[in-house]
Amino acid sequence: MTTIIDVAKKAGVSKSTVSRVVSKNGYVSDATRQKIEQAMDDLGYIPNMLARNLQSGLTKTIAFISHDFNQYTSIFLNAFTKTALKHDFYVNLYVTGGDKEKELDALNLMKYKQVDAVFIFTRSNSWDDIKPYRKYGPISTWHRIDSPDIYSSYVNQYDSYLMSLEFLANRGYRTIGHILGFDNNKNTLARINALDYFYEQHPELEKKEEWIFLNSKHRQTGRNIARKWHKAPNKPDCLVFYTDFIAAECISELQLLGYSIPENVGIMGFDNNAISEIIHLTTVDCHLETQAFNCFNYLYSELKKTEFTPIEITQDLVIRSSTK
Amino acid sequence: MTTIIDVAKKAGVSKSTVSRVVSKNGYVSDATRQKIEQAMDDLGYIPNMLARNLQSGLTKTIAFISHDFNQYTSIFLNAFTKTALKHDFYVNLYVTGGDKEKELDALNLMKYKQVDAVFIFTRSNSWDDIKPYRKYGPISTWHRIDSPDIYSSYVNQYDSYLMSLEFLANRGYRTIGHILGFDNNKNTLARINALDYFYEQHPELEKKEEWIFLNSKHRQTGRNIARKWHKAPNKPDCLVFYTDFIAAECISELQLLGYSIPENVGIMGFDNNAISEIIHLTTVDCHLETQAFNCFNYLYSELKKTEFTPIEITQDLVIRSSTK
DNA sequence: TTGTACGCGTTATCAA
DNA sequence: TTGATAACGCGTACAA
Repeated sequence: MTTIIDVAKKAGVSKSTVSRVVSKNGYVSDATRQKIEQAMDDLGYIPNMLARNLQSGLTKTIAFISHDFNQYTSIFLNAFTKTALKHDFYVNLYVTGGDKEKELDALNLMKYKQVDAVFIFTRSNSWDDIKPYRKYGPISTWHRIDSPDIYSSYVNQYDSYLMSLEFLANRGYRTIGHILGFDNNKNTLARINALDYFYEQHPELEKKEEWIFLNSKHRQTGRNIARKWHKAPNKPDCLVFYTDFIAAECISELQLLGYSIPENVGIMGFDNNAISEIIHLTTVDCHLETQAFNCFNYLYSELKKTEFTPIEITQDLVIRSSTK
Repeated sequence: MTTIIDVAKKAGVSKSTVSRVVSKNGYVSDATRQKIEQAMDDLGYIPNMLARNLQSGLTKTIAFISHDFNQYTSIFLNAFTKTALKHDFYVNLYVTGGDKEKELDALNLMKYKQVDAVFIFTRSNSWDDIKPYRKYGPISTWHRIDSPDIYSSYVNQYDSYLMSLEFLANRGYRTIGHILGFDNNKNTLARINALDYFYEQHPELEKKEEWIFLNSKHRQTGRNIARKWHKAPNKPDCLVFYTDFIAAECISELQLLGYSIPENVGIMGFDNNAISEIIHLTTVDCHLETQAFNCFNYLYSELKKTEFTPIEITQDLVIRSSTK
């Protein structure tokens, strides 16, 4: 490996002069610059990032923490990495598999100077356990959390859920099944509030407690709901899911059971994932790309000490043929 | 930031002794070890990875290069990151957007000592342009390439394509449309050979040149094929795609046009992606997880100078309801 | 405009 | 078993 010193010797100058050329800092006369560039070419010199990082204490790398990296993660990940690339930042992946310890290890990487900042896609630890890591570097997430320590690009799911339910009521659906996420999650709580308000406003609609599902996991939930619906004597005429992937699973299973969508039951999702267009799913587009953009830019502005103004996120109904 | 020197002072020893404790190299008496561990705890000492990396010249990081990170990438990425985690390696993402320069930049990271090895998911440069980078570190890919410089976990698509076509012929399909990938790709060439052989063996089946599509891009191709099929006077009774996502798009568009699968046309894919089960797609499972496993383990064994024995990859027909 | 000297935090070598 | 000292490769005051 050729170092800055080799170049210096070859060009007959000191290594600091070479450093100035390489890092484009400080003054170097054209003549010596020429000599040095020549020497660098001759020797095939490549600056060593490791040494640079040690010197600067920075890595230009951001950790992306997630339970895993499936098709559900990919929209967000894709937008995040593209934004990072524009700013010359690297993205490092940390799979936790839902393990609390692994998640903290990843957070610790900021202390270890392995990364400059952290984005949290999915978490296992409580926000209170995560917050203290703010002192080692900025943290952002797309989950809903109100804290000065952690930036959140959340969308108001109270509004969007109410919008979804009003839409379904308008379309003539009378009994709605609700598949909700984890109740340690502010988004879920917002949805529950929206749901309560909705039924207050619509006394003509029946609120069936047995068709309100909390804490739904990702895998297989959709298929389970479908089978439950299949067997139920009193079936709701519509099912609303908190995320498109579960809705997709449910539709898939319903089709296997011989049902048609929306003839037999209406299905509505939330996210507008890549899969949603394929399966004609009515959903709400919450602009994950923009959220990812905001999440990266917050981290970037914190690191660069610049002003951060997020792009406002709208929520748009995407009407397809999974609802009548 | 507390350094090894702070710990040394606090514990009243030299920094080399502390280093021995931290790195678990060399002998330290129990008494002093106790003192040092106490001091580390008191000060909340965290070793600095950057300094370690500089010293060792290694980063324990592998670059994952891809045009982008969509749902199509995610199966592979997920398996790759999980395998890496097991070996305590980090995965760094490099989006190229199909840009040749950006791709070479990413390859260059090995020179810069930013990463130890590289995995190529999608590429823009020719293999001949990529090979020279081998001298900076090991390279692997899942694409088909026969070279001592680059490890490839490819599956033999000649075999799997022939298997698919025989299956379709057995099911009674008479005219088959073929949607193939790029012809700068050995997989595609293998498929073309399989296709030729297949029609030689089945003179009773008509080979329609106008229903053989080469160089099909990812986005929108499936929908275009569907519309072409819709308008065509003589429609093939079956369409075979080189990847599930395009098949999924095609099914989606056919449904919008009012057709049913497999009543109006049979559809067959390749990959067995996450989406495939959802849409009941008959396909070939080429075990991407195992391929990712092999690709990582090759890189790992090259870095560690250990023996590498890949897990053999089988190709299994997954029969669902998109074919009769 | 250039060179000297030191610091970044760690590990490795050698002597004690 | 421990400590002093020299690497690792680069950046940067400060002086010249």
